Amino acid sequence: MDERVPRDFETLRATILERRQSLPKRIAQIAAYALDNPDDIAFGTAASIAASAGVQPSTLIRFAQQLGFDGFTSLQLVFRERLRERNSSYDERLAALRAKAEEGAGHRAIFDGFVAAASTSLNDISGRLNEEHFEDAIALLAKAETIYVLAKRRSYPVASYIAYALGKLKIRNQLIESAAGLNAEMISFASPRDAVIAISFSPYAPAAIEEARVIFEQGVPIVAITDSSFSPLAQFAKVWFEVAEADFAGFRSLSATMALAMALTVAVGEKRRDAGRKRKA
Amino acid sequence: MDERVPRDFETLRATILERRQSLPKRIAQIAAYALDNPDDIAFGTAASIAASAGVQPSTLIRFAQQLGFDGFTSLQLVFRERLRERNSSYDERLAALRAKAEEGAGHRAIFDGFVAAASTSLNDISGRLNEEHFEDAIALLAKAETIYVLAKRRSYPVASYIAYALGKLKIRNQLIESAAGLNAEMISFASPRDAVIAISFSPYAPAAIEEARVIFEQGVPIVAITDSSFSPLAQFAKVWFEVAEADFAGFRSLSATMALAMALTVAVGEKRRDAGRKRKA
DNA sequence: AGCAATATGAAATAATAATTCCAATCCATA
DNA sequence: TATGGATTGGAATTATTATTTCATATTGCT
Repeated sequence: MDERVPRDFETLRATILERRQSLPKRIAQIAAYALDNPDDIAFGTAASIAASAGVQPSTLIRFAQQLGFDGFTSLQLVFRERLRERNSSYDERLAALRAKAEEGAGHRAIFDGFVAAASTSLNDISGRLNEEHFEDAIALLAKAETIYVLAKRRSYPVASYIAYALGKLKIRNQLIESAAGLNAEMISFASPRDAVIAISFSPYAPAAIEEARVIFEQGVPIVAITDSSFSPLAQFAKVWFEVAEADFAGFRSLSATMALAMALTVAVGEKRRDAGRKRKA
Repeated sequence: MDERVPRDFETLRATILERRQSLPKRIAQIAAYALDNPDDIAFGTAASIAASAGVQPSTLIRFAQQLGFDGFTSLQLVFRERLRERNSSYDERLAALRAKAEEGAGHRAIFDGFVAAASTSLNDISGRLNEEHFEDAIALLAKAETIYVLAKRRSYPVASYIAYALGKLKIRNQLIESAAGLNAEMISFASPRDAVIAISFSPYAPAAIEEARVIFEQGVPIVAITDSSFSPLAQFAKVWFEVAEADFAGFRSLSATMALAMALTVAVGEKRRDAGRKRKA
């Protein structure tokens, strides 16, 4: 292996693109495959990759050698490293920032930490969202007469934004607040023709759980946003989402929850519009 | 391999945690290593992993078999699949989903849009934050007797989270809500020894601006979070932050504002703790 | 068209890695 | 403390996988 072998994925990618024109047909074929399916290169065997790309294993090795590697194995390392880095970068960065903040590295570190926590959470949820559950939740909420929004304490900001958005979309909704102490009455109005969005994270506010239970027993369908399958909310919910928010300095990010909440809200609005249009036609 | 072999990482993880107590010493050792270093399991060879974990390769295979796999290789597949799923890179996924959305695929695109908007906003603010203003704001808020939090409508969720966090940090604060119609009285209590965090974005809620004006005239210092230098809030503020939130489907992300708000809050808490310590010493 | 250089396919071989096996050790129990 | 069963270590074996080799095909050039 000479000294200018690309050892990181981006350099490798650039090198391949640059030489693309001058590569022989089969080598070009495997090159294109490599850039299109980097994960397969990272995990596959020379034989399996070659088969998927429609070439011989030997071609794959020649490709690696043309790039300056001494074989497929060394080339594969670059693709594996890429996966490793991608995955760890956020978490590691967050860990570093936490450590920095703890040793009193100034206020900028705190800010960076919250930004990183939010990014991590978003990154995480965008991979995890269960699309089927999402569609179910939208369908369920779209046909509700009134959407009740239930959340306490830490989750309350999310609930208030949902309520705001529902209002803007002209969807009848009711935020279940504790302030006036009239929650019980408010809840008693909910019927099976309505629906509830309930949000609660560990440590679960007992009031939220209790209210969810009552609503559940009234037969009102519940969509829950919570943080684990062991959440007491999950047992009452028709559909539930697990959202893992990263935390920093003891405060959990709300960014992923917010994104999910907004997406739900807007999607419900859209579905209702579509339904309305159909009914007219 | 029998039918109840965990085939996704989360199930596998749960299974391991559940059986942890009943595992023999060396098996437990490799089990702990696996959960702590999942990437190594995904990429390594039986020999290299065993060496890192301080056990024999055969133990690693026994571990896999105890879990119901027929060997290390099948176990490793689960760890690889995890990386694949987690990793299908953010951009790639986004591009794919955008394409899907264009051919009329449904609601996933909405979710994706909100995640993208939040990410963009975070990305943007992390470059823009004026560190000097940030320090000024912290200093100003740290010496306040009571921190008033003022926000309406769209910004209200942020205010409620600030209030929640300030409460947890045992910092006296007052959320200026409109519900009871007692805002005017509440505001009249604010003195120059207090401070205000005011949040408002275009279109600025007239009530928020009006209240900010009154407070300003009472000589109470204001820290504003808003979206442009032309914001009517800016003229009343001692320190103000410009936060550019990306929007999607007509709803602005709150992620950057939230991150800034949390950072401010926690930094204020920290500064107070430091000041308290010094005073004692 | 004919020749040389290059590229490709397929099978043989070499290397590497997973798995098995068996002896040694540990641990609980009588 | 003796005994049986479970657990572990380490080498032997087997399997898998990368690489090399060589015959064949293709391409570019005069």
